[in-house]
Amino acid sequence: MAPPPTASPRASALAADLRALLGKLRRRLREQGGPRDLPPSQISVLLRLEKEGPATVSRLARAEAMRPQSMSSAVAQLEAAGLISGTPDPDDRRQTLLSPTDSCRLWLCEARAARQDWLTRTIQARLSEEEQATLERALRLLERLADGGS
Amino acid sequence: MAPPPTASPRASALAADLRALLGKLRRRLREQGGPRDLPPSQISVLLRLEKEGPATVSRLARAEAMRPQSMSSAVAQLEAAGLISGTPDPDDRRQTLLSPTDSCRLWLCEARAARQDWLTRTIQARLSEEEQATLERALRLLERLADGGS
DNA sequence: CTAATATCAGGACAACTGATATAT
DNA sequence: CATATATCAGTTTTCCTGATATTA
Repeated sequence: MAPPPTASPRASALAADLRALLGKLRRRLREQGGPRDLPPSQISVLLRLEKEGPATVSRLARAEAMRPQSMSSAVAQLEAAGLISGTPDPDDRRQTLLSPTDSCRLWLCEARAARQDWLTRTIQARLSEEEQATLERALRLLERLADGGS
Repeated sequence: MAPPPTASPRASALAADLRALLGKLRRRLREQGGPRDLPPSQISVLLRLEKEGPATVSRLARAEAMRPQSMSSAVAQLEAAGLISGTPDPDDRRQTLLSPTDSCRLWLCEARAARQDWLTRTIQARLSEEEQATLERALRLLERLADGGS
């Protein structure tokens, strides 16, 4: 074990700040989202499907570190909204492969063009190029914590 | 206005990653917390009171970007657990000043000594000194987004 | 009278646990 | 039979809105 036996003050402070930030950012995202917007969890699903291609409910749940039951309801709502569609996997009939519909691609395109996304808009408006690079590096680190942090 | 008229792909990507990360980290924090642990929001309150001294419910709510009603219930639970105590402000009898109790300081001390805090432990174990510095810079940036991002 | 503080009551949402049907 | 996928049902947690009492 390389790390020192006592908790470093810096790690404690970072953890505390990160904890507070998590709540704050989440609340901002909710309050900024207009009535026509989708909840963050559903937006995540759409972006993932667009980026990584078709996937099953279980696969999506694992990727987001969430129970399949929870993901299932998010998926059901997206399906009801006509943004994704599922086709049975011919090789394994337990599974249903989910893909974004044309309507979904249009929705994403419009959202980006109109810069409806508060978070995107704010990052662009309030962070310099260099600061955005710092944020990008930090996100990689945080993903490492969230993914592998057993 | 300096920013370009079209949304930069980088800002979009950052926003998407950050969104996904937010959910993942939050779920990790909850699942890693043992049954005897406090919910993240309540830990935030304790750490803030310890760091910044006594405060009122309204002040705490503003600091965490949360409604006073919501903060009130978190505070009530902490008070019931004997971790904080409130004394009426003699100058303004609408207000109740909240302070951490001895029991709270002991609890925090024990939690740190035992490194019970998953987040602190993981940051320390999986990020180098340099990476922690990067994270620290990024947290300042994110706070700017969450606080002023009207 | 207006503004700020605190609290009570009820509701919405996301994620959880447990149980079940189906397919491998 | 054991495992994996998906879903149904009920519960918990967290935060919200609206209304109210009190004090400045």
